[in-house]
Amino acid sequence: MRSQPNGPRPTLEAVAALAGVSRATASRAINGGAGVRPVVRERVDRAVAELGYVPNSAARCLVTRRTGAVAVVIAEPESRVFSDPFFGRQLRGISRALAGADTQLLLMSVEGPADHDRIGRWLSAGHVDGALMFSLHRDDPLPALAERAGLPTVYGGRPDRSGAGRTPPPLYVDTDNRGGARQAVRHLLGRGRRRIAVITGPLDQTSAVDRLDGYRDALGTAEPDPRLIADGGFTAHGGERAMAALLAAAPELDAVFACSDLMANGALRTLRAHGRRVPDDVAVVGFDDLEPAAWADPPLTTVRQDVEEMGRLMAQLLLRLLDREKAGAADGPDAAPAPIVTEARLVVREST
Amino acid sequence: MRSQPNGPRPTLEAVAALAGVSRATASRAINGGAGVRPVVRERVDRAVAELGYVPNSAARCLVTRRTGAVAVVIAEPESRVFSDPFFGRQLRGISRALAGADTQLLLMSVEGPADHDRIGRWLSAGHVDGALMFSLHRDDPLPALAERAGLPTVYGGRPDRSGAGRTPPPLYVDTDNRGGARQAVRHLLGRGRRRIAVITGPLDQTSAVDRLDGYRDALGTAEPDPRLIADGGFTAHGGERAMAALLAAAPELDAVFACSDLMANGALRTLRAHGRRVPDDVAVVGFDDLEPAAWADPPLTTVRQDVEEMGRLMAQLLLRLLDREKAGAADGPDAAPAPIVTEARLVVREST
DNA sequence: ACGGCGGGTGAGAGCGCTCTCACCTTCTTC
DNA sequence: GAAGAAGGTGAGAGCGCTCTCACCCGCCGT
Repeated sequence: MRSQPNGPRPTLEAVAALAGVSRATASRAINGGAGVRPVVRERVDRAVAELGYVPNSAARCLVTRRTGAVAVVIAEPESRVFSDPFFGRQLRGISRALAGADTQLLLMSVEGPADHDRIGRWLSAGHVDGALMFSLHRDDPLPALAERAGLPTVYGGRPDRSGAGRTPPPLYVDTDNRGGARQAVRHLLGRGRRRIAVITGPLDQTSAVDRLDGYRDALGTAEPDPRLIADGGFTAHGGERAMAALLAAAPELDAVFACSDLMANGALRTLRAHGRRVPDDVAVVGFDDLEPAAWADPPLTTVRQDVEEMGRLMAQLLLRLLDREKAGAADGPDAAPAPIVTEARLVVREST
Repeated sequence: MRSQPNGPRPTLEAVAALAGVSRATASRAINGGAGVRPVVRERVDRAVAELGYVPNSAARCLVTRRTGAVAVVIAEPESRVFSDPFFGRQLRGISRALAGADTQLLLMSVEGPADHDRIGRWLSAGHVDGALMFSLHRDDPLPALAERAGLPTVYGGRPDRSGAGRTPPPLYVDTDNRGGARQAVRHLLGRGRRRIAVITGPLDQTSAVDRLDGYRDALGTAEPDPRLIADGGFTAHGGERAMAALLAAAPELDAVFACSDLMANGALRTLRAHGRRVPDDVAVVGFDDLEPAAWADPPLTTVRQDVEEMGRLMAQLLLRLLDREKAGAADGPDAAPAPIVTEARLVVREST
């Protein structure tokens, strides 16, 4: 590859000239090479290597109507997203899957209502072929927006009101939150605990609701003692405060299921401050199994979800969606992508 | 804004027609509107709103030679990047600054040597206007690559061999690692500690070397007792192991300066396992002041760097670089951007 | 031997935009 | 009042690519 320190980058024209073919043929050779004689193809390949040619994506995109890029949209009011290793992990899975498909990853965070308009316009502007969106709250306008823009979208975490009459049911990747929560609470019951409290996430997110439902399932009652339920907002400080509230309302509790590791850490802290020993006096279970769990004191029993894999699956799902679209959508519903729910598995450590 | 469910998006042509002007004028009005009569500009604006027009970035980029996007390249072998909140924070700062300048953020991770070629080609292909790169190791090929491609680049953390004959000295944003480390160790000395160990990061990164230098500064000796120095690789497990090694080599130590909070957490764990009380027997200081520090037990005295701000500064620096480039580079060195070193400040908590 | 067929190839249009340049106002100036 | 300046506007080229279509060639069938 001849390096071009500062001269203009070679164009298809140059490649074609060097290979002694027309632009059209060079283009064909470069894009898969169907309908080009092997000899010619070879000649073009050599010219490409010789010149260090890289197609101009803008020009290509202009005519093909595909950008080869997808947006990862994160709703940022919850600053949780950036400080939580959760998102980083998922991003890595996504990044890997996309890199494998030669698709670019555009990261955009929505900071507040003001941004919605900007992002909305931007998403419908055809700057990306599709979008990946995360753990939205119930009233988040993003899904409606993506739908209106006709933008293929995959959600991380089941969006609210899924299937509520929306023409194409939303595609998502989620953990079996309810099942995981059930495992956690059953484990606590199995350890002989009888007064099991729960620290929930914000209940306008499906994951939080599902985990609470799992708690109810395991307890076998639709209406558990309300004194045993507190909202921790999925943050460490929230967990700390929620634990304090629980201790005040139900001092006799002997176990806590915190719906995230971060909240479990907060709870641990409060328990320590109140002189309760873990797990002797109070057993604690978390959810997620990210770094905070392993590094907690004592190490946290928790429900593991394979976050990186979920990211990978999200990207894959979107990629499949895009492929289908390209190949003429409705060639039978045989390969129609469906939401994916991954398994959640209890990991027992020393906090129970 | 008239919504266009599925029809083709309106083009500049359509806007011009509706406003009763030529494409050229419409374009001018949209891009700042210099040299367009207010009346006309207004009319164009209305047409834009009416049609819900959004410029086609591919077309624009094709002619302007600017993509309005910058790449954030992260070298991934160190999986630390994605699990460490550090990076997430920095990314948020970057993301904010870029959004403010209507610049897109392309995230790409380099997973291994195999990717170098791909990324290299890609970066020189003009898909982005500039790049942001992170905490590279000494032998990382990325900087050379960016330089060869003539790609404006800002580094997070001072790159190695900075200023070693490279024509344009590399631009970077870094914390005052050495000064921060100095503060940390002096604080330990001030607390009466005399056998102060250090757990370093990988010494092929400038940040790790600088922090070790700060340790030496504070101790006032260029050759501290080698038994008090161990490499923790900037990971929690590394910190755990390094602490064990230090305890074995110098059981009489009474303080540890861990060059990152994550490593400090690991060290805390080992100390606890060995029955050493913190801070009574051994005082511990970390570096970074991210979540792991505040949530450690006991909460960690540490050196704070404003990571989000650093991200913001990186983006700003790059943006300025790009502006200068656009405006014809050499209009005097007055405004030539220079590397930025941000302050590091000791935060005292309960581990010392 | 001639029409037809089909795979390989080239000419050229056009994707949506910006930018140059020429033109056409409307003021200014002596 | 004529010449020039200054600012607003439109026509049209062209950014680098893909894709349609017509063409050319060598092969078959009759």
